[in-house]
Amino acid sequence: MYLSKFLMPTLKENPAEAQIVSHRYMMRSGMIRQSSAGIYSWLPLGLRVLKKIEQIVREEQNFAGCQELLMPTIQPATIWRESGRYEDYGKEMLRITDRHEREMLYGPTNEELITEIFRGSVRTYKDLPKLLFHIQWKFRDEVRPRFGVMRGREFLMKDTYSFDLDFEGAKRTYNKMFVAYLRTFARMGLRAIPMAADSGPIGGDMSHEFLILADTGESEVFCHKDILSFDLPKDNIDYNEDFQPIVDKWTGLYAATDEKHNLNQASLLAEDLVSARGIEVGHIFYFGTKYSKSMNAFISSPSGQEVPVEMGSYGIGISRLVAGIIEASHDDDGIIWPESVAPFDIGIINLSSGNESCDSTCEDLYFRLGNAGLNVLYDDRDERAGVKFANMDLIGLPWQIIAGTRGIKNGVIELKNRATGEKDEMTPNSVLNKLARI
RNA sequence: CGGGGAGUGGCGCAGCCUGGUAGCGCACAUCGUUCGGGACGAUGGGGUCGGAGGUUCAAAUCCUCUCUCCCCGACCA
Repeated sequence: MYLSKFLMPTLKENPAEAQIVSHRYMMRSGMIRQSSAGIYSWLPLGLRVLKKIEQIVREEQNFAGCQELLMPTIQPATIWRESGRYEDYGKEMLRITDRHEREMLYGPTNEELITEIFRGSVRTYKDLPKLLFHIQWKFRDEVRPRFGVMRGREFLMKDTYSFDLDFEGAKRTYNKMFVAYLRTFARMGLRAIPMAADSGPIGGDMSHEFLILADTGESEVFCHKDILSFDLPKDNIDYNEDFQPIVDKWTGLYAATDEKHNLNQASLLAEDLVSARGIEVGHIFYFGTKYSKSMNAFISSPSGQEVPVEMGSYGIGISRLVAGIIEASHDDDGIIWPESVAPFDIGIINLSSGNESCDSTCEDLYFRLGNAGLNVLYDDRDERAGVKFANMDLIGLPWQIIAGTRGIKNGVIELKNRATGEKDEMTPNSVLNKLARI
């Protein structure tokens, strides 16, 4: 992409309303534009990141054996009346009426809809377990939206729903998702820490929030310092394995958000206790037969009995992750994207647009890197060097190629690593070789 | 939902108290000089001051109503 043709309206000054660093940088780099309170448009640069994150989440869900489907944003009130949540949900739910005066709503979550789909299509335990997910926009009419897309009213979420015959099966599924989540966040360069969460009326320990640590996090968190250096389950995962040992390891040490924080338990950790702030990026939840009972989702068990199916739900806030990653990875000059989610892999800065040898060197690299399968943003604008450097640092692409007449006359260009700031002078060919390998 | 604040060119803001018909910086356009870390000069375009009503010879400025947005708190992927 030629930057001269790309819609990327960067701002030199901080918008007054942006209070936290991710919101400021997302506005300043032209990733998003606010439409109304808690509702945003995603401009080309922001959408690229959103799609990258979405794709990582999708791949990891598929890998874990989940099947993707797509449910609508607008749902009928009837199924919410069945579960009893139509009244319970309160003002957070955006309620609308269609032309026939039918009561509808913009979905804040999808337990009802997925249960309706399940009960109409699955009748026997032989079809279980089933893991179904979708990635869809949700709307929750938050009392006070804030912090940009971190707490928007409209947000993109991946939600998975599981169906099992019995508790043992549901627990296996829960563990599977637990591990899938660790892997998913790790792929984005994040260490998300599972913390015990409120499990509601069901009780037990089958609800965990996944939080990434960041100074600007909304909740206060406490955990054992060793959790911060646990190995992440990365390669060679076999989803047929029993993951109980991994789950036990991660849940064995103290980790809690302020709501679940237990002073007595925590004080036992003494100097091993880490107190920090965190951003919730995922939540997994076992809720048993809550919806299957109220909505009549029964299956035949091996004994021929009709039993309510055991369910769980598993969410990841995809749009929130965009902001979360920035909170976890930035410096005073701007964003530092992990390679896996960067909007482009490489930025080329042509310091002397209009200079023939500079232009041809950059053009040549642009096409050859593109042919090597890399996404390149080429700053071909007629701007001063300082503007180009500042913009490129702001948008945080992992690699910058800097080409100016000074180096070109000696046959070299610079390769800069955004994260470390390291710059190397190399020939265009060696830059190409190095980057083609990432 | 309780408490506070703000709406003035695309962005950031001043003007409002003490009414007299809108200004600054950035951005934008043209020209010139510059050109490896957000240049300089000149010229120029763009707003009727969130909306409605009122007071007045005259309202961005005073009064009333209303809409929107932001911040703190309680709630939440």
